[in-house]
Amino acid sequence: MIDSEPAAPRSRRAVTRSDVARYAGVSDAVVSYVLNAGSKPVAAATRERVLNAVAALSYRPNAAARALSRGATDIVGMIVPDSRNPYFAELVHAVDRATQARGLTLLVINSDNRRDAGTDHISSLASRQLDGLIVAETLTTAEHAIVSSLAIPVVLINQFQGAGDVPSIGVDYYLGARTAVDHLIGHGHSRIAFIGGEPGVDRRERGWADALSAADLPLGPRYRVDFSLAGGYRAALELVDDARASTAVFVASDQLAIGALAALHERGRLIPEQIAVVAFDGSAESAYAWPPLTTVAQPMEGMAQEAVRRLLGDTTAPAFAAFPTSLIVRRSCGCE
Amino acid sequence: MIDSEPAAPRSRRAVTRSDVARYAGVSDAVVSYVLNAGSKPVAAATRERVLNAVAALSYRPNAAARALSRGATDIVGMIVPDSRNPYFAELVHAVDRATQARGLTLLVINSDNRRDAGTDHISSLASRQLDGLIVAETLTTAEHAIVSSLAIPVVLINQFQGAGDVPSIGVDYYLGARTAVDHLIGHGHSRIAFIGGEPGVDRRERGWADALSAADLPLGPRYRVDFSLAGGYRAALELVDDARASTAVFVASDQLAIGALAALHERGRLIPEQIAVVAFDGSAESAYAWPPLTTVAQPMEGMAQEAVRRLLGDTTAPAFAAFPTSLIVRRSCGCE
DNA sequence: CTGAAAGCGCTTACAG
DNA sequence: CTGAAAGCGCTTACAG
Repeated sequence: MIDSEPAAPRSRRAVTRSDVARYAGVSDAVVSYVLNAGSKPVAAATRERVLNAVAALSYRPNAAARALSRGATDIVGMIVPDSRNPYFAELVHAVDRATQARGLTLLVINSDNRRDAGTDHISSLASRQLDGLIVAETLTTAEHAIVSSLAIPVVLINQFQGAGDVPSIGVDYYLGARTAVDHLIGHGHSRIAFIGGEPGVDRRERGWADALSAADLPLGPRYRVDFSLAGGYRAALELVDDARASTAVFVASDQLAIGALAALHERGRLIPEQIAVVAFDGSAESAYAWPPLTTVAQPMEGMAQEAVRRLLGDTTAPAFAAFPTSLIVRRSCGCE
Repeated sequence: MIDSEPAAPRSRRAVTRSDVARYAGVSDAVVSYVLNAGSKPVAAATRERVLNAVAALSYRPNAAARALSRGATDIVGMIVPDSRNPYFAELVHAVDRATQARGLTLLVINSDNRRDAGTDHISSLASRQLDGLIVAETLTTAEHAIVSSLAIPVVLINQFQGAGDVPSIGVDYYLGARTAVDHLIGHGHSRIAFIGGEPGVDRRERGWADALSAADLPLGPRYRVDFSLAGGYRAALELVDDARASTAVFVASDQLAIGALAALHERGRLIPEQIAVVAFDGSAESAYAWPPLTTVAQPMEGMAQEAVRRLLGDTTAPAFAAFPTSLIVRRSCGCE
C-alpha cells in the first residue's frame, strides 16, 4: 500500500435511537424504555435485543436531545474564585467526585477568568440549563439576584455564614481559629499575631482575638492582605519589621502561610524557634512546607458530599451547616 | 404585610424564543436571525424590537435546543490526570481563558476521579457531544481508539512527543533538562543526581544524562518515583542516605522538588550549600518554596492558546509543537 | 409489554 | 427583509 491506512470512519452522521430501534426491530420508545431503566417494564427478550443493538452499533445517546426533552441536563455548575488556588482545587475535586457518584457532570466556572465580563459568568449559566449550582464564593447582591432568578437549586459552600434561606456550608471558622490560637497560648506564647483577610464575615480574626482576650493577653498585631502567596509573603515581611515583635502567628490559610514562610526564611527567622506558625485549611501541601505546617483542617470531602446532597434536596438540614475543623499538629508551631 | 415578600417568580416554564417573537411581533426565525448576528440581514427597526423584547423578558436561549439543532455544543472538554496538581491546575486555567476568549465553555474531566469506571470517563464524553477535546495525558492505546472514534477534533497537550497525526503540544523537555543541568555544571557541580519519573517518552532524564556526558562527568544516581509531593519526598530521602553523595540534583517537576525540599530540610541538608536543586515547570509556587526554586519554566499561556487554536483548526502547524522553555534562576541552585 | 405521535426550543433551507 | 415549516434526537403520556 502506498497510502497510509484510512483514517477511522469519522462519519458525520451519528448513530441515533432510530438506528438502534430499527436494528433491534422495535420502536424508538422501547429503546428509551430499556435505556432509561425503570421507567417502563420491558420484556426480557426485547431488552436483550435492544442492548445487543446498542452494543453492535456502539450507540451513544445524544445528551443535548435528552436534555431538551427532559428539561434537565445532569450537569451541575460550580463557581470558584480561582481553581488554581490549592484550596479550591481540592474542593472542586471533592465536589467532582461527589457529583460523579450521582451520575452528574460538574462544570467548573472560574469567576476570575470572567471578570472582564462582569456578572456574565453567572448569567451565562442560565443558558446552559444547569440542574444545579454550587457557589464557592461570597456573592455580591447583584450576583445573588441573578442566581436566584435562575430557578435552579443553589447551594453555597466555603461560606462564613448563612445567606437567607439558601443552603450554605462552611466550617466553624471562629472555633477553628480559636482552637489554633489556644493551642499556641497553651504552649506559652503571649505575643501572637494574625495574618488574614479583611474581617467582616470572616470570623477567624475574631476567633484569634477572643482566644487572646480570654487568656488575658494583649492583641498582637494583625496584617490584612488578600488571600494569595504574595499576600502572605508581604504580610510576613511586615511582621518581621514590626516593632511589636511577635513570637507566634496565626495565619488564615495554608497558601498565605506558605507565602509567609518564604518571607520569614528570607529574613532568617527560625521557625518555630523564633516565630511559631499555625495555618488554616489542611491542604495537601501544608504537610510539605518547611517546616511542615500545623494547620486547622477543613473536612473537604464531607462538605463536598453535603453540598451535593443538599443540591439534590435529599436533606432537611438547617440552612447553614458549619462543619467542625480539626487541628493537625506539625512542626511549624513547635509543639510536636 | 404579614407575609414576607414573595420569592422571585420561579416560574417553571422558561421564556422561549416564541415568547420573544410574540412580544416583538415577529416570527421565531427573525429572533434567531438577530440573535445569531450575521446569519441573515435584518432591518434595523426589527432588530431593535427584538432586542427590546429579549431584554424585557430577560430571555436566555436554551443551549440544549441550540445544540440539538446546530449539532454543536460550544463546549470543549479537557481531560487531566489530576486537576489538584498545581501544574495541571495552571494549565486548565490557561486553557479555560483561551476557550472563553473564543466563546467556548470548558468542561474539565479528571481522569483520576473516574478510574473506577475504566475508560468510561472518555466514552462518556461521546454523549456530551463536545465540540472538541484537549487531552493532557498520555493516552493508552485503548483510550486513543475511543478518542479517535469520537469524530471530534482532538489535540494533545503536555506531550513528550507526537502521536501519529494527532496535533500535539509540549515543551522541549530534553533541551529544558539539558539547559538546567548545564547550568549546574557551569557552576562547578560534578555529582548531579536526577529525580523524576520513569524514562521512556519522558526525555528529561535523557537531557540530564547527555549534559553530564557532554561534560565528561559521571552519571549521578537517579531516583524514579511517581509525580507527587510524596514521591519527591521519598526520592530525596533516598538521595540523602545514598553513599553516592550528590552535590546537586535536577528534579523533573516543581511538585516533586517541593516534596524533595521537605525531605532535605528534615535531614538537615543546607540548600544550596550542601545540595543545589533545579526543578521543572515554573509554576507559581516554585517562587515561594524555600529556598525559592530555580526552575525550567513552561510557557503555559502560549501552549494553551495554541491548543485551542489547533482545536479550532485555524493553524497548519506541524503535528507536534515543542515549545521552548526558559530557565528561571533563583536561590535553590546557589547561582543567583 | 409495545408503538404512534406530540413536543422539548432551537436553526435553517426555501419561498416569498 | 420576513415567515411557515421541517428537522435535530430524545421522552413520555396515551392507546392498545
